[in-house]
This record gives sequence, C-alpha cells and structure tokens, in this order.
Amino acid sequence: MNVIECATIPEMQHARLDAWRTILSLHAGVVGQVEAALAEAGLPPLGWYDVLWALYEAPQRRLRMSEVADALTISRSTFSRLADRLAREGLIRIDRAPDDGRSRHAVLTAGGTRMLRRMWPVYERELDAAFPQLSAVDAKRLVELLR
Amino acid sequence: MNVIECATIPEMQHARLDAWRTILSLHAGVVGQVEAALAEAGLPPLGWYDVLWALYEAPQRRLRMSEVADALTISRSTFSRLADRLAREGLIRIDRAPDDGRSRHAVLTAGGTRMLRRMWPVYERELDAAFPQLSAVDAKRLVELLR
DNA sequence: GAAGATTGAACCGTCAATCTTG
DNA sequence: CAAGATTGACGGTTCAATCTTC
Repeated sequence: MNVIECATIPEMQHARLDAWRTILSLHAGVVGQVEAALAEAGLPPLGWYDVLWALYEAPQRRLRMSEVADALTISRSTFSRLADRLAREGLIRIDRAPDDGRSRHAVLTAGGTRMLRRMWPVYERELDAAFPQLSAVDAKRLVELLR
Repeated sequence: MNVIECATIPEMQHARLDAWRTILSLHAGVVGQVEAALAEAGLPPLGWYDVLWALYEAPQRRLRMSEVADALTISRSTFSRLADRLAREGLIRIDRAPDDGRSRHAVLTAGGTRMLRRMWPVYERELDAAFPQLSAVDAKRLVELLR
C-alpha cells in the first residue's frame, strides 16, 4: 500500500488507503492467531472449517463441488483435492448428484458436524481476543461502512 | 464463521461475527481482483508488491531478512525463497549486514522502485473500484473502529 | 550454546489437459 | 460440442535440519 507521490494524492485517497491497510493487517493478524490456536489444539486448519461451515449452512447439509469452491473463493481443482482430504478423514462424503450425472455433491457427515463443534470454540476465543472492545453497535456500523 | 447454537449466543457475539465475516469476504474479494488485474497487466503478484513497498518505506530502503518476514506475516524460510526470486529479477539486492555477519539485508534497487511505480496504479484502480462510495470521513471512522 | 538465515523434503494450490456425462 | 469435475505437472509454502556467526 503506498503513495509514491504523496503530495499529488488527495486526502480521500489517503484515507481509503489507510482503511485498506488496516483491513489487510487486521486480516493477517487474526487469521494467523486462529491458525496458531487451531494447530495448538491439534485441530485442522481454518480452510477445513470454512468447508464444514459452508456445508452446515446449506440446505440438506450439501452443496455441489463448484458451489463450495466459489463460496470459498478458491479454484475448483483446489477444492477437489481439499475435499479428498476431508473425505479421507470422514468429515464429508462425496456423492453423485441424483439429477445430473456430471455433478457431485459434498455432504457434511456426523463426524464433520462434531469437528465443527470442536473447532468453533477455538475460533471464537481468538475472535474475542481480536476485538475485545468492539461493541455490538460499533460492529453493526462497521458492516454498514463496508457494504 | 458460525453460530452452531444460535439461541445461546448473545447479540454482541452475533454482531462481531457478522463484522468479521464481512471483513473476510471483502478481503478475499479485493485481493482476488487485484491479483487478477496485476496478472492481466503482465505484472508480478501482490506478494512482490508487499516486499517492495515494505523496503520502500524503510529507512535506507533496506531491512533485515527476518524483519521483512515479520512485517509480511510470512515465515522466514518463505521470505528467503521469495527474496531469491526478487533478487533474480533485479528488484532487490541481498547484502551482508555491515555490523552483524549472521544477518542479511534486503535492499530495494532502482529497478525495484520502478516496478513499484508500475504496479501501484493497477493496485490503486482496483481499490477505487472496491470502495466506490467510501468517503474520507467514513474511511477514518473505519480505521478507528478497527483499532 | 543461541541467533540469523538458508536448504531438503513433503505438502498445498493452480493451470492446462483430460475424462465423463448431458 | 458444452458443462462439471478430476488429475499431472509445476511452482510456492512450510517444518525441521543445517550452516554460519556471535
């Protein structure tokens, strides 16, 4: 993030830049803390949580492979391999889609739900530590500003 | 991000969670757009920009290897290899530290500064597109909320 | 022996090519 | 041929082991 020619950049640019830099550093910091806490607890990485949570939210606890990839902003091939790992641990199942033979569904298993319940408290604790002073009102204002 | 037992989570938790989710999705979206725009323009990835910018900001345009790694929240070994690539392209130089023989300095070259000037406009354009309506006042409020 | 940094081996992510089904 | 998904090959990231200097 930068202003190579400071004098030529109007104030709005600087303020936005500052906001983006803050978001970047906050993001890196919190994600780093959460990853460390999960590893410390002998739990899988954050990426696994994201998959389990996406399926938990979905109707029938299932989504098409490409829907999960899009939801997580990762490529289809990346999710294909990630899903293999999760399936090998019994946290999800990969089924053929009943209506379209080309498509597969990633399905959350009971073991996957249990893992979600084990990971969430660790995640939550780090979020609480990261935003100790943020009130509900401030949090809502934040969401409004960012959307 | 999750509330497995919705009813038991107080409102503050939910609002914070919502804020964090918003930050996550904003981050993924903007970073994705910037990476795509850089690749489109035949420029190096965002990680290279971060290195060049960190050095540009530093006194004497130089930092110890581990200082760069810490600043970017990546491991020392990752930066060691990343620095090799940048040095191979002539964007940085790696010097022995004058005072401590164990330490090395990553030093921004003239070519590195030129690359920074080529990458920044592309980056900036994507930031403008990402925050079209965020005023300077809002941006400042945002930074206050997050710190 | 401790601190700064780099390397070997294994793992993860992506692109392009491929396979399968519509 | 088009759409959904997986695989091979390649490059990037990490941990642990190593090397060098204090």
